[in-house]
Amino acid sequence: MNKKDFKNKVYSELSKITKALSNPHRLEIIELLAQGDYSVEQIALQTSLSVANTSQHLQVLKNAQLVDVTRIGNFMHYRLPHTNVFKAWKSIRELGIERIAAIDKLVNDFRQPKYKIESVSIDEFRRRIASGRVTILDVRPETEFNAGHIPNSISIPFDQLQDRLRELPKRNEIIAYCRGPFCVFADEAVAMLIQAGYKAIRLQEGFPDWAVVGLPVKVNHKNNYGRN
Amino acid sequence: MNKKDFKNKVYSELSKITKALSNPHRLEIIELLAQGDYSVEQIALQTSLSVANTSQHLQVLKNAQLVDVTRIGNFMHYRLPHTNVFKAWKSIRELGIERIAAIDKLVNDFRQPKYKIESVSIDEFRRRIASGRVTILDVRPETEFNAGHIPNSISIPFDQLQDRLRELPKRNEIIAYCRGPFCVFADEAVAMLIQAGYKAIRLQEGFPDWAVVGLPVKVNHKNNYGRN
DNA sequence: CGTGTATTCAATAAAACTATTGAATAGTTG
DNA sequence: CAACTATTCAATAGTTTTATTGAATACACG
Repeated sequence: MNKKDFKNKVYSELSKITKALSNPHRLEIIELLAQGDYSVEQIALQTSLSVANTSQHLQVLKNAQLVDVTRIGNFMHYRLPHTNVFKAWKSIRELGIERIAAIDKLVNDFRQPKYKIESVSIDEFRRRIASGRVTILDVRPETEFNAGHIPNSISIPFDQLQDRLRELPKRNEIIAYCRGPFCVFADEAVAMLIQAGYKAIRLQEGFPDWAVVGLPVKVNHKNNYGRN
Repeated sequence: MNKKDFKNKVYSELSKITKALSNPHRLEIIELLAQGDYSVEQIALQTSLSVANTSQHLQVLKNAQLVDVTRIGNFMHYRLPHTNVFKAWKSIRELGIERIAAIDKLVNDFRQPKYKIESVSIDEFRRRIASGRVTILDVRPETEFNAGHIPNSISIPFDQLQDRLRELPKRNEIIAYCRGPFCVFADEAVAMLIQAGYKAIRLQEGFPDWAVVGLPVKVNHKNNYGRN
């Protein structure tokens, strides 16, 4: 094998990864799987794809070694294999946020326009936690909270928040987080809290970004085999 | 705009980046541009593509905001805009090296089989530099060396190495580096040096990996407008 | 052991991507 | 300003990707 063939083969192998990442639905699936493991049907539900189409996208990701799969009961559970897959996705996401003006515009336009939603970085977030006087609010679905969450956070899924506002202390600043920077639950939660007279702000990124830098994670063990 | 449209649009924008990365030639171009700026013709030469085809690939990268371009004389010079583009490429590259067995196999099979080429990480490399007694050898083309190199390294492009072996001290350990982990110049240089009785080893990664983590970089200012 | 169910497969048509070819363009240089 | 030249554009044919549909499969569970 000569040098040119070698290079071509190496880049061709690497492009299998980028080809697998080159579809918007598959990116969304990866961001979803960063929260934990999901069955095909659940992924289809979350991404508004047909089950057959979801399955095909998952095959593409599996062939590129970007997801692992195990059977649990009747369900195939897909998950991200390493932190490295999330790290690659994160670096692409950050590149997009920094570089593509359209993304910034989309996010800003879509965020609750009435309330200026403020956000903090993970570093600033940690400083505020250390200083006390903050309540950490996880607004993701309960199963995702159970699969892993920031220690001492309170789980109130967004669709229950309106009814459970009293559980939150009014004196503290409330910092809400969800799946990632494009997850709008946190924005909506902050808007709702501000309207109800709370002091609230969102974490810019999401739970996986917290976990990937090695910060502590709390897991609730629940046997949810076959359901999640 | 509802939540679903928002998500679709965000992931669709992000997939413009991954689509632009989803071609082996474009990955090779990015790795090349990490060394400095190049004209279209030079990129075509390095990648063994036709000029027209190279230009089209560059348009794709430009539309995805992954490269910047300026005219210098008759030549269009392409370059990577930020460290972020290289960082994203690096994380994909590392994901591939870790995850795709075929890549590891390709690299191992292609490396000079007669001599076991050993490599050091950047951290270990720095420790050895600090301890003295090492000679740092840059085997890339001279223009790339001039565009940026590791301080105190000696530039001997690989194709001149055989004739210039005497310039290297035999007492020191020689650590060779080139463009990146898939650049075989460093391997060949190490093999040549070992055969000539030197103690030699390669840096696992390349110059851009050194630069991207903020380590010092030396630049030789040379007016090579129109030539590089 | 057969039934039920989640998932995958296969076929297909539409859309997107790719390399090639040759012409067009834009900007420099004399 | 005219000639030159590096680059880009346009057209095209071949290939790959994608979503849809409906059937097949594989496995668990009664």
